Amino acid sequence: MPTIVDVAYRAGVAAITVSRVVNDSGPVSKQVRARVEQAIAEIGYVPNSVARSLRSKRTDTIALVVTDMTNPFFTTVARGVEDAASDAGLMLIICNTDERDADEQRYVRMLLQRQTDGILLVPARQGVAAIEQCRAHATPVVVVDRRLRQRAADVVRGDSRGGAFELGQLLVSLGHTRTAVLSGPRSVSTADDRVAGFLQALAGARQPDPPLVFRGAYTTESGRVMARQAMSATPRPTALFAANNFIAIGVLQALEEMNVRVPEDVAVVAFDDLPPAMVAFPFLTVAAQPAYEMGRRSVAVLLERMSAGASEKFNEVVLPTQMVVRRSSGDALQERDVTPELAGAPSATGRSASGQAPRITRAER
Amino acid sequence: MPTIVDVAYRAGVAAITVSRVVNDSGPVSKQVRARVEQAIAEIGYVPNSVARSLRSKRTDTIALVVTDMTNPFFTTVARGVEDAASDAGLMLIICNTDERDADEQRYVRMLLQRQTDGILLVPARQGVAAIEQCRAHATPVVVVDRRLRQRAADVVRGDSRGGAFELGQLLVSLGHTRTAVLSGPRSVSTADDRVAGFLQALAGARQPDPPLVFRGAYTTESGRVMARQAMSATPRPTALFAANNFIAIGVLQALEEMNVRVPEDVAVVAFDDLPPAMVAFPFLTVAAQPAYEMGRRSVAVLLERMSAGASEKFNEVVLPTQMVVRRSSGDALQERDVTPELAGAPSATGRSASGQAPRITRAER
DNA sequence: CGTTACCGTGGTAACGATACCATGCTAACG
DNA sequence: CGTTAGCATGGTATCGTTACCACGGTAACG
Repeated sequence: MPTIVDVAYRAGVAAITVSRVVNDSGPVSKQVRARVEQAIAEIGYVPNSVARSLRSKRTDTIALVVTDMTNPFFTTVARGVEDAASDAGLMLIICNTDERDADEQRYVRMLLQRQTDGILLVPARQGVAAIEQCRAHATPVVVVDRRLRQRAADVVRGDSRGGAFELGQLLVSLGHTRTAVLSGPRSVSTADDRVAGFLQALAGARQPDPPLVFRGAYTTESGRVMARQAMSATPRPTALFAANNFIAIGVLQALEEMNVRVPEDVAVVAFDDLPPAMVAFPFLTVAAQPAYEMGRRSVAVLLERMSAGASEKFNEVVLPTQMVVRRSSGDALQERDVTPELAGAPSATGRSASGQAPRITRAER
Repeated sequence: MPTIVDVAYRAGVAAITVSRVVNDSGPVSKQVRARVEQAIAEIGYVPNSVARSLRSKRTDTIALVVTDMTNPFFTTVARGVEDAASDAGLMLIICNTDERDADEQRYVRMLLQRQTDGILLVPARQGVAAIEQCRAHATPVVVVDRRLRQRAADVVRGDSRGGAFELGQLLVSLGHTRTAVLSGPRSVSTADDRVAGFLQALAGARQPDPPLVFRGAYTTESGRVMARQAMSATPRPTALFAANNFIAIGVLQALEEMNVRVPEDVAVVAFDDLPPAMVAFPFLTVAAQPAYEMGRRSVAVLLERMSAGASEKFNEVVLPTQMVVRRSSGDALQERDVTPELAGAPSATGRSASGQAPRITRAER
C-alpha cells in the first residue's frame, strides 16, 4: 500500500506538502498541487486515517449505543443519526446492548479505546457507569431517548410524560374509567414517565377504579403476559395503554388469542408509531415520537458538545410527541355513566385521524 | 490520558511488558502481571487502539454498507451482523447508500481509508466499482443479498428465484391465470431474479394471458404506482406479486384506495416477511428470507476470507426462502376453468399457515 | 556437566501521518 | 532601497503501540 512518502517522492516534494494537498490545509502552489495530484492518481494513494487519527487525535467517528436496533423506533433514530453524521463527515458505529448494563459498559469501553469522538447512548438502566467512563476519558456523550436521574450529560428525548398524558386524556374523554397501563422496566425513565403521565391524566378525572399498573419489559412477550394479567383483573379494564410499540403488538396478539375484540371489547392506545412505509393499514392510536428528528438532533447536540468542551452546563432537548388517533381507541363508551362533555370529543383531542372506512374485508390480521 | 509508558514506569517494567499483560500476548510472570494490573487500575489506563491499529495493521472493525437500514429486512440482517461481529470482537460501522452508486463508492473509499478489516456490501447497482476499490486495497468484501454478474467476490444471498418460483406455483395452484409482478430496479439482481422465478413458475402452467411485469423501485411509493398500473390493465390481473416488503405495503395501500378487496378481488403475495415482533396480525403470504441468518453467515464468510486471503476461489452461499401462506393469497378461484388438481392444494404448497379465523372485528387496517 | 530449550523481560525501530517551527522568496510599504 | 509581511515549502519530532530481535536465567536432557 503506497504511503504519503511514496507520493512525495514521486512528486518531488516533502510529505507535508502532500498532506496539505490531500487535506487542503495550508497553501500550495498550483503547479505543485497538480504534480502531487498526478502522483496520487498514478500510484493509487489512499490516505491512512488510522495514522492521521493517531497524530491528530480525531477519528471522525461517532457511535450509537442502542438497546435494540431491530426496534423500528431505534432504527429510525439510527437513520437520523447516520444521515446527520454523514453530513458532518463522520462515520457511525452501532452497538446493541439488549438493555444489558454489562454490555453497555463493555461497548463503551471498546469505543473509548477506539478514541471515538463522541457517543450517543440510550442507557440500558441508569447509565451512570457508562457516562462516568466517558467523562474520565473526556469523551462527549449525549443521552438519547431516556432521562437521567442526575444531570450528568446532555439529553435528547421525547416527551414521554406529555404523550402519555394526552393518551390518558383521550381515554378519559372517551369515558373510560377502568384502565390499565402496561409499561417497561422499572429503571428505565421512559417506562416511568409514561406511567406517570398516564396516571396524571386519569387522576384529573374522578375515577371509581384506579388504573392498574403493570411493569414488564419492552417486548412483545412481556406485552402478551401483561395483557393477560390486565384482562383477568376484576373489574376488567375497558382500555389498555401499551407503553411502547413492541408491548402494543404483544397486547394485540394476546387479545386476539383471548377472543377479545379491539376496540369493541377493549380500547388500546400505545406509545411509538410504526413508520408509514412499514404498515399497510395503521390501526393503533398512538403517541408518535419524532424518531428521525431525535436522531438528527442528538448528533447536533453532540457536535456542539464536541466543540464546546465539557465545561458548560448540560442541555436537555425534549421533543414533543404527536397523538395520532386511529381505530384502536374506539368510540366514546355508551353504556356507562359518562358525563357528556367528557364523552364527546375524540376528534378535538386527536390532531390526526384515519377517517376512512375499511375496504379490505379481512385485511391485515 | 495516560499511556502504556506511564503504566510501565509506574509498574517498573518496560512498555512491551505492559502490552503483553494487556493483550495476553507473550509470557509474563505472575508477580509482574499483578504489578502491571495494579498500575493500570491506579492510573486508569485505557489502551489506545488507534495506535495499536497503526502498528498491527488491524482495526478489528468491519462495515456493513446497506441500501437502507430502515427496511426491516436489512435491519434484521444488520442485527445478525452485529451479533456475529460482537462475538468475534469486532465493531460494526453502518452506512446507508439509498441505492445510490455514488454514495456507495464514497462510503467504500472512506472505509478503506479507515483500514476497515472487511466490508459487507449490499451493492446498489452492480457494485463493480466498489469491489474493484476494495480489491485494489486488498480489503476483503462479501456481497450480501444480491448477485454479481461476474464472480468478483464472495456472495451470501437468499434464493430470490426459488422463492419467487414457489409463490408463482402457489398462485398457479390457486387457479390464477392473469397475474402481475411488481418488482424493483432493473440493475438489481434480486429484482431480476424474482421476476425470472415468478415467470418460470407461470410458464409451467399454460396461461392464456402472460404475466404483466412492472419494474420500479423498492419503495412503497413505487408499489402504489405499479399497483395502479397493474389494476388498470385489461384483462385485469387476479393476483399480484410484490417483489419486496415495501412494494407490498404500497400495493396494499393503493388497493385500499381503489376499493379493491384483498384477497376477494385480487390475491397478493410478496417477497420478504416482517419480523413477528413488528406486526400484530400477519396477513401477507410471503416468501420469507432468513435475514438474521444471512447477517450471521455473511460475517462468517467474511472472517474466512479475512484469514484465507484473496487467493482462493469465491464462495456463494444461497440461503433458502420459506413460503408462509397467509390470508392475502386467498382461496382457490372458483369461477374459472381451473383444473381440479391445480385448484385444491394451497396447504400442500405452503409449509406454514396461520389457520385461525379472525377475531378482531376491524383489526389492523 | 555442557548443551539445548524455553521462559521472562527489555531495547529499539518502525507504523503513516501531522504539529510545530524554520526558511527562502516575492511583494508591498514608507 | 531597506524592512516587513506573508506565501510556499521543508525538516524533524512525535502520536501510542507493537514487531522484531536480543539476552540472561533456569530447567531438562543426554
